Amino acid sequence: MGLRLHNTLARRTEDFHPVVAGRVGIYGCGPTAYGPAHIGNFRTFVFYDLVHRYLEWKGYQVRFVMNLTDVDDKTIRAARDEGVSLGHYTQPWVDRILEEADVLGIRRFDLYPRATNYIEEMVQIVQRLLDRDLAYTTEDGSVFFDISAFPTYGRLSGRDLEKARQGERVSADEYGKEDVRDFALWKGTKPEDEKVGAAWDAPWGRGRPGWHLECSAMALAEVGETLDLHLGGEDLIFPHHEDEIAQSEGATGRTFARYWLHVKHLRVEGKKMSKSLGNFITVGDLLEEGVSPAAIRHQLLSAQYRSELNFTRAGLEASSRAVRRLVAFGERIREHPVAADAPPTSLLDLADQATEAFNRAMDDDLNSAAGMAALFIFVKRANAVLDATEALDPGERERAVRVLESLDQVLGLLELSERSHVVDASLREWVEERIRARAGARERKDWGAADRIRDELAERGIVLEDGEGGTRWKREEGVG
RNA sequence: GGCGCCGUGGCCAAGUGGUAAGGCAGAGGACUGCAAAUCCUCUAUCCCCGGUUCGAAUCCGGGCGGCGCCUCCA
Repeated sequence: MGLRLHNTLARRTEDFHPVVAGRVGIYGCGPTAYGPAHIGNFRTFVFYDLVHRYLEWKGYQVRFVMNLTDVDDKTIRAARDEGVSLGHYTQPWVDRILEEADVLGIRRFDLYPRATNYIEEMVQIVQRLLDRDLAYTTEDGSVFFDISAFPTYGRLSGRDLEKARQGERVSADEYGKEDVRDFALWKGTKPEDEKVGAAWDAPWGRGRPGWHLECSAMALAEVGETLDLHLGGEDLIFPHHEDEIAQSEGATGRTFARYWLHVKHLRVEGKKMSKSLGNFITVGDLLEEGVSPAAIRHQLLSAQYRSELNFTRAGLEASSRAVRRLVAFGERIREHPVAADAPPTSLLDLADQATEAFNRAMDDDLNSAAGMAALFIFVKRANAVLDATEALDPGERERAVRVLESLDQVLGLLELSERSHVVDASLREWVEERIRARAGARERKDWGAADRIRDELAERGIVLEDGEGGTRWKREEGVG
Protein backbone atom coordinates (compact mmCIF):
# COMPACT_ATOMS: atom_id res chain seq x y z
CA MET A 1 0.00 0.00 0.00
CA GLY A 2 1.17 3.45 -0.74
CA LEU A 3 0.77 6.72 1.02
CA ARG A 4 -1.16 9.39 -0.80
CA LEU A 5 -1.12 13.02 0.27
CA HIS A 6 -3.08 16.06 -0.73
CA ASN A 7 -0.50 18.42 -2.13
CA THR A 8 -1.53 22.06 -1.99
CA LEU A 9 0.89 22.77 -4.82
CA ALA A 10 -0.87 20.35 -7.16
CA ARG A 11 -4.33 20.92 -5.68
CA ARG A 12 -4.94 17.21 -5.60
CA THR A 13 -4.03 14.04 -3.80
CA GLU A 14 -0.87 12.43 -5.12
CA ASP A 15 1.22 9.34 -4.51
CA PHE A 16 3.96 10.13 -2.07
CA HIS A 17 7.53 9.45 -3.14
CA PRO A 18 10.39 10.99 -1.21
CA VAL A 19 13.49 12.19 -3.00
CA VAL A 20 15.51 9.37 -1.50
CA ALA A 21 13.60 6.12 -1.15
CA GLY A 22 13.01 5.24 2.47
CA ARG A 23 14.00 8.60 3.86
CA VAL A 24 11.82 11.63 4.46
CA GLY A 25 12.87 15.16 5.27
CA ILE A 26 10.13 17.29 6.81
CA TYR A 27 9.89 20.91 7.82
CA GLY A 28 6.89 22.11 9.79
CA CYS A 29 6.28 25.77 10.44
CA GLY A 30 6.27 26.22 14.17
CA PRO A 31 4.80 28.84 16.44
CA THR A 32 6.02 32.30 17.19
CA ALA A 33 7.18 32.51 20.78
CA TYR A 34 5.32 35.61 21.83
CA GLY A 35 2.60 34.07 23.96
CA PRO A 36 0.96 30.80 24.87
CA ALA A 37 0.03 28.54 22.00
CA HIS A 38 -3.71 28.00 21.72
CA ILE A 39 -5.58 24.82 21.06
CA GLY A 40 -5.74 25.67 17.36
CA ASN A 41 -1.97 25.69 17.16
CA PHE A 42 -2.02 22.29 18.72
CA ARG A 43 -4.36 20.88 16.10
CA THR A 44 -1.54 21.61 13.71
CA PHE A 45 1.21 20.29 15.96
CA VAL A 46 -0.68 17.12 16.79
CA PHE A 47 -1.06 16.67 13.05
CA TYR A 48 2.70 17.09 12.64
CA ASP A 49 3.08 14.42 15.27
CA LEU A 50 0.71 12.16 13.38
CA VAL A 51 2.76 12.61 10.21
CA HIS A 52 5.95 11.96 12.12
CA ARG A 53 4.66 8.84 13.82
CA TYR A 54 2.90 7.42 10.79
CA LEU A 55 5.88 7.74 8.49
CA GLU A 56 8.04 6.02 11.07
CA TRP A 57 5.36 3.36 11.53
CA LYS A 58 5.58 2.73 7.81
CA GLY A 59 9.29 2.25 8.13
CA TYR A 60 10.61 5.52 6.77
CA GLN A 61 13.65 7.10 8.28
CA VAL A 62 12.34 10.52 9.14
CA ARG A 63 14.08 13.79 9.82
CA PHE A 64 11.54 16.21 11.21
CA VAL A 65 12.38 19.83 11.91
CA MET A 66 10.02 22.35 13.42
CA ASN A 67 11.17 25.90 13.91
CA LEU A 68 10.46 28.32 16.71
CA THR A 69 10.12 31.87 15.50
CA ASP A 70 11.81 34.07 18.05
CA VAL A 71 12.23 37.31 16.17
CA ASP A 72 9.46 39.15 14.37
CA ASP A 73 7.35 42.27 14.76
CA LYS A 74 5.34 40.89 17.64
CA THR A 75 8.18 39.52 19.73
CA ILE A 76 10.18 42.69 19.26
CA ARG A 77 7.28 44.88 20.28
CA ALA A 78 6.49 42.73 23.30
CA ALA A 79 10.11 42.62 24.45
CA ARG A 80 10.36 46.36 24.11
CA ASP A 81 7.15 46.88 26.07
CA GLU A 82 8.47 44.72 28.87
CA GLY A 83 11.90 46.27 28.68
CA VAL A 84 13.74 42.97 28.26
CA SER A 85 15.91 41.50 25.56
CA LEU A 86 14.36 39.43 22.82
CA GLY A 87 15.80 36.20 24.19
CA HIS A 88 14.53 36.92 27.69
CA TYR A 89 11.11 37.49 26.33
CA THR A 90 10.81 34.46 24.07
CA GLN A 91 12.44 31.76 26.19
CA PRO A 92 9.57 31.20 28.66
CA TRP A 93 7.12 30.90 25.79
CA VAL A 94 9.31 28.41 24.02
CA ASP A 95 9.49 26.37 27.22
CA ARG A 96 5.78 26.42 27.71
CA ILE A 97 5.00 25.45 24.12
CA LEU A 98 7.28 22.45 24.33
CA GLU A 99 5.87 21.45 27.72
CA GLU A 100 2.33 21.52 26.42
CA ALA A 101 3.37 19.61 23.33
CA ASP A 102 4.76 16.94 25.65
CA VAL A 103 1.50 16.87 27.58
CA LEU A 104 -0.40 16.09 24.39
CA GLY A 105 1.93 13.25 23.57
CA ILE A 106 3.62 15.02 20.69
CA ARG A 107 6.86 13.16 20.29
CA ARG A 108 9.91 15.35 20.18
CA PHE A 109 11.00 16.21 16.69
CA ASP A 110 14.61 15.95 15.66
CA LEU A 111 15.33 19.63 15.91
CA TYR A 112 13.70 22.90 16.98
CA PRO A 113 15.80 25.57 15.34
CA ARG A 114 15.33 29.18 16.38
CA ALA A 115 15.50 31.95 13.91
CA THR A 116 18.05 33.98 15.83
CA ASN A 117 20.58 31.16 15.48
CA TYR A 118 20.42 31.23 11.68
CA ILE A 119 21.12 34.86 10.91
CA GLU A 120 24.24 33.95 8.99
CA GLU A 121 22.36 31.54 6.75
CA MET A 122 19.72 34.17 6.14
CA VAL A 123 22.31 36.73 5.16
CA GLN A 124 23.75 34.25 2.68
CA ILE A 125 20.39 33.63 1.07
CA VAL A 126 19.74 37.33 0.72
CA GLN A 127 23.19 37.83 -0.78
CA ARG A 128 22.54 35.15 -3.37
CA LEU A 129 19.20 36.69 -4.26
CA LEU A 130 20.88 40.07 -4.66
CA ASP A 131 23.60 38.54 -6.79
CA ARG A 132 20.99 37.01 -9.02
CA ASP A 133 18.98 40.23 -9.30
CA LEU A 134 16.00 38.68 -7.62
CA ALA A 135 16.11 41.21 -4.84
CA TYR A 136 16.91 44.87 -4.35
CA THR A 137 17.95 47.10 -1.51
CA THR A 138 16.29 50.29 -0.43
CA GLU A 139 17.62 53.47 1.15
CA ASP A 140 16.99 52.41 4.72
CA GLY A 141 19.00 49.21 4.35
CA SER A 142 16.05 46.92 3.71
CA VAL A 143 16.06 44.23 1.05
CA PHE A 144 13.00 43.18 -0.90
CA PHE A 145 12.33 40.21 -3.09
CA ASP A 146 11.41 41.29 -6.59
CA ILE A 147 8.34 39.30 -7.47
CA SER A 148 8.37 40.36 -11.09
CA ALA A 149 11.64 38.42 -11.48
CA PHE A 150 10.10 35.16 -10.30
CA PRO A 151 7.54 34.02 -12.88
CA THR A 152 5.98 31.19 -10.92
CA TYR A 153 5.18 33.37 -7.94
CA GLY A 154 1.59 32.68 -6.90
CA ARG A 155 1.55 29.04 -7.95
CA LEU A 156 1.09 27.57 -4.50
CA SER A 157 -1.77 29.83 -3.50
CA GLY A 158 -3.20 29.93 -7.00
CA ARG A 159 -3.65 33.62 -7.15
CA ASP A 160 -3.62 36.03 -10.00
CA LEU A 161 -0.82 38.47 -9.51
CA GLU A 162 -2.30 41.36 -11.44
CA LYS A 163 -5.52 41.16 -9.52
CA ALA A 164 -3.63 40.91 -6.30
CA ARG A 165 -1.83 44.09 -7.16
CA GLN A 166 -5.02 45.96 -7.93
CA GLY A 167 -6.90 44.68 -4.93
CA GLU A 168 -4.18 45.26 -2.44
CA ARG A 169 -4.53 48.06 0.00
CA VAL A 170 -1.36 50.04 -0.10
CA SER A 171 -0.29 50.03 3.49
CA ALA A 172 2.06 52.52 5.03
CA ASP A 173 5.09 51.76 2.99
CA GLU A 174 7.57 51.88 5.80
CA TYR A 175 10.48 50.34 4.02
CA GLY A 176 10.04 51.74 0.53
CA LYS A 177 9.28 48.82 -1.73
CA GLU A 178 9.09 49.21 -5.48
CA ASP A 179 5.95 47.15 -5.79
CA VAL A 180 3.38 46.54 -3.09
CA ARG A 181 3.54 42.82 -3.76
CA ASP A 182 7.24 42.57 -3.07
CA PHE A 183 8.03 41.21 0.34
CA ALA A 184 10.75 42.01 2.82
CA LEU A 185 13.75 39.73 3.07
CA TRP A 186 15.55 42.05 5.41
CA LYS A 187 14.25 44.98 7.35
CA GLY A 188 16.53 47.95 7.93
CA THR A 189 17.12 48.46 11.62
CA LYS A 190 14.94 50.70 13.75
CA PRO A 191 15.60 52.04 17.24
CA GLU A 192 13.24 49.60 18.91
CA ASP A 193 15.01 46.69 17.22
CA GLU A 194 18.32 47.79 18.66
CA LYS A 195 16.80 48.23 22.08
CA VAL A 196 15.89 44.54 22.41
CA GLY A 197 18.90 43.20 20.58
CA ALA A 198 17.09 42.37 17.35
CA ALA A 199 19.61 43.81 14.92
CA TRP A 200 22.45 42.21 13.02
CA ASP A 201 25.04 43.43 10.59
CA ALA A 202 24.81 42.51 6.94
CA PRO A 203 26.80 43.62 3.89
CA TRP A 204 23.97 45.91 2.74
CA GLY A 205 23.19 47.29 6.16
CA ARG A 206 22.24 46.56 9.71
CA GLY A 207 18.81 45.11 10.30
CA ARG A 208 16.79 41.99 10.99
CA PRO A 209 15.35 39.20 8.88
CA GLY A 210 11.85 39.13 7.45
CA TRP A 211 9.65 36.39 8.82
CA HIS A 212 9.49 34.38 5.61
CA LEU A 213 13.24 34.33 5.27
CA GLU A 214 13.67 32.69 8.65
CA CYS A 215 11.83 29.56 7.63
CA SER A 216 13.68 29.23 4.37
CA ALA A 217 17.03 29.53 6.10
CA MET A 218 16.26 26.95 8.78
CA ALA A 219 14.65 24.53 6.36
CA LEU A 220 17.49 24.69 3.84
CA ALA A 221 20.13 24.43 6.54
CA GLU A 222 18.60 21.63 8.56
CA VAL A 223 16.58 19.54 6.14
CA GLY A 224 18.20 20.20 2.79
CA GLU A 225 17.65 22.06 -0.45
CA THR A 226 14.63 19.99 -1.34
CA LEU A 227 12.20 19.07 1.40
CA ASP A 228 9.99 16.07 0.96
CA LEU A 229 7.24 17.56 3.06
CA HIS A 230 6.54 21.07 4.15
CA LEU A 231 3.73 21.44 6.66
CA GLY A 232 1.79 24.34 8.06
CA GLY A 233 -1.56 25.80 8.92
CA GLU A 234 -3.79 26.80 6.04
CA ASP A 235 -3.28 30.47 6.78
CA LEU A 236 0.36 30.16 5.85
CA ILE A 237 -0.27 29.28 2.21
CA PHE A 238 -0.24 32.93 1.34
CA PRO A 239 1.91 34.82 1.66
CA HIS A 240 4.27 32.92 3.96
CA HIS A 241 4.79 29.74 2.00
CA GLU A 242 4.51 31.46 -1.34
CA ASP A 243 7.35 33.70 -0.26
CA GLU A 244 9.38 30.83 1.12
CA ILE A 245 9.22 29.15 -2.25
CA ALA A 246 10.24 32.28 -4.12
CA GLN A 247 13.25 33.06 -1.98
CA SER A 248 14.40 29.48 -1.51
CA GLU A 249 14.13 28.47 -5.11
CA GLY A 250 15.50 31.81 -6.18
CA ALA A 251 18.57 31.14 -4.06
CA THR A 252 19.14 27.44 -4.75
CA GLY A 253 17.65 26.94 -8.18
CA ARG A 254 16.11 23.74 -6.87
CA THR A 255 12.59 22.67 -5.99
CA PHE A 256 12.10 23.78 -2.40
CA ALA A 257 9.46 21.30 -1.28
CA ARG A 258 7.78 18.46 -3.11
CA TYR A 259 4.62 18.16 -1.06
CA TRP A 260 2.87 20.92 0.81
CA LEU A 261 0.35 19.90 3.44
CA HIS A 262 -1.88 22.45 5.12
CA VAL A 263 -4.00 21.93 8.19
CA LYS A 264 -7.46 23.46 8.28
CA HIS A 265 -8.03 25.94 11.05
CA LEU A 266 -9.77 24.78 14.17
CA ARG A 267 -12.86 26.44 15.48
CA VAL A 268 -13.84 26.60 19.11
CA GLU A 269 -17.47 26.19 20.15
CA GLY A 270 -18.44 27.09 16.62
CA LYS A 271 -16.41 30.25 16.39
CA LYS A 272 -13.30 31.12 14.55
CA MET A 273 -10.33 31.39 16.80
CA SER A 274 -7.19 33.40 16.39
CA LYS A 275 -4.69 35.14 18.51
CA SER A 276 -5.74 38.50 17.22
CA LEU A 277 -9.33 37.95 18.33
CA GLY A 278 -8.13 36.91 21.76
CA ASN A 279 -10.71 34.16 22.11
CA PHE A 280 -8.25 31.36 22.41
CA ILE A 281 -8.03 28.57 24.93
CA THR A 282 -4.78 26.92 25.86
CA VAL A 283 -3.82 23.42 26.85
CA GLY A 284 -3.11 24.80 30.30
CA ASP A 285 -6.68 26.10 30.59
CA LEU A 286 -8.07 22.71 29.70
CA LEU A 287 -5.85 20.85 32.14
CA GLU A 288 -6.98 23.16 34.91
CA GLU A 289 -10.54 22.25 34.10
CA GLY A 290 -9.59 18.62 34.60
CA VAL A 291 -9.71 17.63 30.95
CA SER A 292 -7.44 14.70 30.23
CA PRO A 293 -4.66 15.11 27.67
CA ALA A 294 -5.79 11.97 25.90
CA ALA A 295 -9.26 13.44 25.43
CA ILE A 296 -7.77 16.59 23.92
CA ARG A 297 -5.61 14.55 21.61
CA HIS A 298 -8.51 12.34 20.63
CA GLN A 299 -10.66 15.29 19.68
CA LEU A 300 -7.87 16.87 17.67
CA LEU A 301 -7.52 13.64 15.70
CA SER A 302 -11.25 13.01 15.37
CA ALA A 303 -11.49 14.72 12.00
CA GLN A 304 -9.17 14.42 9.03
CA TYR A 305 -6.71 17.32 8.98
CA ARG A 306 -8.21 19.04 5.97
CA SER A 307 -11.75 19.02 7.21
CA GLU A 308 -13.38 21.43 9.54
CA LEU A 309 -13.03 20.60 13.20
CA ASN A 310 -15.08 22.30 15.86
CA PHE A 311 -13.43 21.95 19.25
CA THR A 312 -16.10 21.78 21.95
CA ARG A 313 -16.56 20.79 25.57
CA ALA A 314 -19.24 18.34 24.50
CA GLY A 315 -16.79 16.85 22.06
CA LEU A 316 -14.18 16.54 24.78
CA GLU A 317 -16.65 14.63 26.90
CA ALA A 318 -17.30 12.24 24.03
CA SER A 319 -13.58 11.91 23.36
CA SER A 320 -12.92 11.16 26.98
CA ARG A 321 -15.44 8.33 26.94
CA ALA A 322 -14.01 6.98 23.73
CA VAL A 323 -10.50 6.91 25.17
CA ARG A 324 -11.82 5.21 28.27
CA ARG A 325 -13.30 2.47 26.10
CA LEU A 326 -9.94 1.95 24.50
CA VAL A 327 -8.13 1.79 27.82
CA ALA A 328 -10.69 -0.62 29.23
CA PHE A 329 -10.24 -2.91 26.29
CA GLY A 330 -6.48 -2.84 26.67
CA GLU A 331 -6.75 -3.85 30.31
CA ARG A 332 -9.34 -6.46 29.56
CA ILE A 333 -7.46 -8.28 26.86
CA ARG A 334 -4.18 -8.24 28.76
CA GLU A 335 -5.90 -9.85 31.72
CA HIS A 336 -8.03 -12.32 29.81
CA PRO A 337 -7.20 -15.92 30.81
CA VAL A 338 -5.09 -17.97 28.44
CA ALA A 339 -4.81 -21.74 28.06
CA ALA A 340 -2.41 -23.73 25.95
CA ASP A 341 -5.24 -25.89 24.61
CA ALA A 342 -7.65 -23.04 23.97
CA PRO A 343 -9.57 -23.35 20.71
CA PRO A 344 -8.74 -20.81 18.01
CA THR A 345 -10.90 -17.72 17.64
CA SER A 346 -11.27 -15.05 15.01
CA LEU A 347 -8.92 -12.78 16.95
CA LEU A 348 -6.03 -13.21 14.54
CA ASP A 349 -8.21 -12.31 11.59
CA LEU A 350 -9.59 -9.32 13.41
CA ALA A 351 -6.08 -8.17 14.22
CA ASP A 352 -5.05 -8.44 10.58
CA GLN A 353 -8.15 -6.63 9.44
CA ALA A 354 -7.55 -3.84 11.93
CA THR A 355 -3.99 -3.30 10.78
CA GLU A 356 -5.01 -3.42 7.16
CA ALA A 357 -7.91 -1.00 7.58
CA PHE A 358 -5.83 1.36 9.65
CA ASN A 359 -3.06 1.35 7.11
CA ARG A 360 -5.52 2.00 4.28
CA ALA A 361 -7.16 4.88 6.11
CA MET A 362 -3.90 6.55 6.99
CA ASP A 363 -2.46 6.01 3.53
CA ASP A 364 -5.44 7.93 2.21
CA ASP A 365 -4.13 11.37 3.06
CA LEU A 366 -3.69 10.64 6.75
CA ASN A 367 -7.33 10.08 7.53
CA SER A 368 -7.08 9.82 11.29
CA ALA A 369 -10.85 9.68 11.77
CA ALA A 370 -11.09 6.58 9.62
CA GLY A 371 -7.94 5.21 11.21
CA MET A 372 -9.39 5.48 14.67
CA ALA A 373 -12.59 3.87 13.43
CA ALA A 374 -10.53 0.88 12.30
CA LEU A 375 -9.21 0.57 15.82
CA PHE A 376 -12.66 0.81 17.38
CA ILE A 377 -14.04 -1.85 15.06
CA PHE A 378 -11.31 -4.09 16.34
CA VAL A 379 -12.17 -3.26 19.93
CA LYS A 380 -15.85 -3.99 19.44
CA ARG A 381 -15.34 -7.31 17.69
CA ALA A 382 -12.55 -8.46 19.94
CA ASN A 383 -14.71 -7.67 22.96
CA ALA A 384 -17.40 -9.91 21.52
CA VAL A 385 -14.81 -12.66 21.12
CA LEU A 386 -13.72 -12.25 24.73
CA ASP A 387 -17.32 -12.40 25.89
CA ALA A 388 -17.68 -15.75 24.21
CA THR A 389 -14.31 -17.21 25.17
CA GLU A 390 -13.26 -18.69 28.53
CA ALA A 391 -9.58 -18.68 27.70
CA LEU A 392 -7.48 -17.60 24.75
CA ASP A 393 -4.58 -19.20 23.02
CA PRO A 394 -1.54 -17.31 24.40
CA GLY A 395 -0.31 -16.49 20.91
CA GLU A 396 -3.65 -15.00 19.94
CA ARG A 397 -3.79 -12.82 22.98
CA GLU A 398 -0.23 -11.69 22.44
CA ARG A 399 -1.00 -10.84 18.86
CA ALA A 400 -4.09 -8.82 19.73
CA VAL A 401 -2.21 -6.85 22.35
CA ARG A 402 0.57 -6.16 19.90
CA VAL A 403 -1.81 -4.82 17.26
CA LEU A 404 -3.40 -2.54 19.81
CA GLU A 405 0.02 -1.24 20.77
CA SER A 406 1.07 -0.92 17.17
CA LEU A 407 -1.85 1.27 16.16
CA ASP A 408 -1.32 3.31 19.29
CA GLN A 409 2.25 3.94 18.20
CA VAL A 410 0.63 6.24 15.68
CA LEU A 411 -2.43 7.48 17.55
CA GLY A 412 -0.70 7.88 20.91
CA LEU A 413 -3.91 7.66 22.93
CA LEU A 414 -3.27 4.71 25.24
CA GLU A 415 0.27 5.86 25.72
CA LEU A 416 -1.00 9.21 26.99
CA SER A 417 -3.67 7.93 29.30
CA GLU A 418 -1.30 5.41 30.85
CA ARG A 419 1.12 8.16 31.58
CA SER A 420 -1.46 10.13 33.53
CA HIS A 421 -2.43 7.23 35.75
CA VAL A 422 0.55 7.57 38.01
CA VAL A 423 -0.53 8.15 41.60
CA ASP A 424 1.58 8.90 44.61
CA ALA A 425 2.40 6.07 47.00
CA SER A 426 0.86 7.35 50.21
CA LEU A 427 -2.49 7.85 48.53
CA ARG A 428 -2.27 4.37 47.12
CA GLU A 429 -1.59 2.88 50.54
CA TRP A 430 -4.49 4.66 52.15
CA VAL A 431 -6.91 3.69 49.41
CA GLU A 432 -5.87 0.07 49.55
CA GLU A 433 -6.33 -0.04 53.31
CA ARG A 434 -9.86 1.34 52.94
CA ILE A 435 -10.64 -1.19 50.25
CA ARG A 436 -9.54 -4.03 52.55
CA ALA A 437 -11.77 -2.66 55.31
CA ARG A 438 -14.67 -2.51 52.91
CA ALA A 439 -14.03 -6.05 51.73
CA GLY A 440 -14.30 -7.19 55.33
CA ALA A 441 -17.60 -5.37 55.76
CA ARG A 442 -18.90 -6.90 52.57
CA GLU A 443 -17.97 -10.36 53.74
CA ARG A 444 -20.03 -9.76 56.86
CA LYS A 445 -22.73 -8.47 54.54
CA ASP A 446 -22.61 -5.22 56.45
CA TRP A 447 -23.70 -3.21 53.41
CA GLY A 448 -24.10 0.00 55.36
CA ALA A 449 -20.46 0.00 56.46
CA ALA A 450 -19.31 -0.99 52.97
CA ASP A 451 -21.21 1.86 51.38
CA ARG A 452 -19.90 4.35 53.94
CA ILE A 453 -16.34 3.48 52.96
CA ARG A 454 -17.19 3.77 49.31
CA ASP A 455 -18.64 7.24 49.94
CA GLU A 456 -15.61 8.20 51.97
CA LEU A 457 -13.36 7.32 49.06
CA ALA A 458 -15.65 9.06 46.62
CA GLU A 459 -15.24 12.28 48.56
CA ARG A 460 -11.54 12.08 47.82
CA GLY A 461 -12.27 11.48 44.16
CA ILE A 462 -11.62 7.75 44.22
CA VAL A 463 -13.99 5.52 42.29
CA LEU A 464 -14.32 1.81 43.10
CA GLU A 465 -15.07 -0.96 40.69
CA ASP A 466 -15.97 -4.37 42.05
CA GLY A 467 -15.00 -7.12 39.70
CA GLU A 468 -14.30 -10.81 39.67
CA GLY A 469 -10.71 -10.49 40.77
CA GLY A 470 -11.53 -8.10 43.62
CA THR A 471 -12.02 -4.37 43.82
CA ARG A 472 -10.18 -1.98 41.57
CA TRP A 473 -10.01 1.73 42.01
CA LYS A 474 -9.10 4.80 40.07
CA ARG A 475 -9.17 8.50 40.31
CA GLU A 476 -12.32 10.11 39.14
CA GLU A 477 -11.69 11.96 35.93
CA GLY A 478 -12.94 15.47 35.42
CA VAL A 479 -14.79 16.71 32.40
CA GLY A 480 -13.09 15.02 29.55
C1' G B 1 -15.23 41.57 -5.17
C1' G B 2 -11.41 37.23 -6.00
C1' C B 3 -10.04 32.09 -4.63
C1' G B 4 -11.67 27.80 -1.96
C1' C B 5 -14.23 24.42 1.41
C1' C B 6 -18.46 22.22 3.62
C1' G B 7 -23.91 20.59 4.53
C1' U B 8 -24.44 12.35 6.39
C1' G B 9 -28.84 9.71 12.60
C1' G B 10 -29.85 13.86 18.92
C1' C B 11 -24.18 15.45 18.75
C1' C B 12 -19.19 14.40 16.41
C1' A B 13 -17.43 11.92 12.06
C1' A B 14 -15.90 8.09 7.81
C1' G B 15 -17.61 6.79 3.07
C1' U B 16 -17.12 10.18 -3.10
C1' G B 17 -20.93 5.44 -8.58
C1' G B 18 -23.30 -0.42 -6.38
C1' U B 19 -26.91 0.10 -2.22
C1' A B 20 -24.91 4.10 4.94
C1' A B 21 -17.68 2.77 9.23
C1' G B 22 -16.68 4.39 14.04
C1' G B 23 -17.25 7.44 18.70
C1' C B 24 -20.68 9.98 22.16
C1' A B 25 -25.66 10.18 23.80
C1' G B 26 -30.38 7.17 24.06
C1' A B 27 -33.16 2.32 24.55
C1' G B 28 -32.90 -2.90 25.77
C1' G B 29 -29.97 -6.92 27.87
C1' A B 30 -25.61 -9.29 30.71
C1' C B 31 -22.84 -8.66 35.24
C1' U B 32 -23.59 -6.65 40.65
C1' G B 33 -25.71 -7.08 47.69
C1' C B 34 -26.99 -2.21 45.64
C1' A B 35 -23.90 0.57 42.68
C1' A B 36 -19.99 1.96 39.64
C1' A B 37 -17.27 0.27 35.78
C1' U B 38 -17.38 -2.97 31.74
C1' C B 39 -19.44 -5.86 27.67
C1' C B 40 -23.26 -7.07 23.97
C1' U B 41 -27.55 -5.71 20.87
C1' C B 42 -30.63 -1.92 18.56
C1' U B 43 -31.65 3.10 16.21
C1' A B 44 -30.15 7.22 9.50
C1' U B 45 -31.05 6.79 3.02
C1' C B 46 -27.25 11.11 3.38
C1' C B 47 -30.02 20.12 3.04
C1' C B 48 -33.78 21.03 -1.24
C1' C B 49 -35.07 20.72 -6.61
C1' G B 50 -33.85 18.92 -11.41
C1' G B 51 -30.52 15.98 -14.57
C1' U B 52 -26.87 11.86 -16.08
C1' U B 53 -26.82 6.44 -15.08
C1' C B 54 -29.20 -0.22 -14.93
C1' G B 55 -27.84 2.03 -10.29
C1' A B 56 -25.88 8.33 -6.73
C1' A B 57 -24.92 10.32 -0.19
C1' U B 58 -21.23 9.83 -4.01
C1' C B 59 -21.20 12.84 -11.01
C1' C B 60 -23.58 17.53 -13.42
C1' G B 61 -26.86 22.06 -13.04
C1' G B 62 -29.74 25.32 -9.93
C1' G B 63 -31.26 26.78 -5.10
C1' C B 64 -30.87 27.35 0.35
C1' G B 65 -27.55 27.27 4.54
C1' G B 66 -22.64 27.33 7.09
C1' C B 67 -17.38 28.43 6.88
C1' G B 68 -12.20 29.69 5.46
C1' C B 69 -8.33 32.54 2.96
C1' C B 70 -7.31 37.17 0.41
C1' U B 71 -3.79 41.30 6.61
C1' C B 72 0.15 39.49 11.73
C1' C B 73 -1.87 34.50 12.53
C1' A B 74 -1.06 26.97 13.17
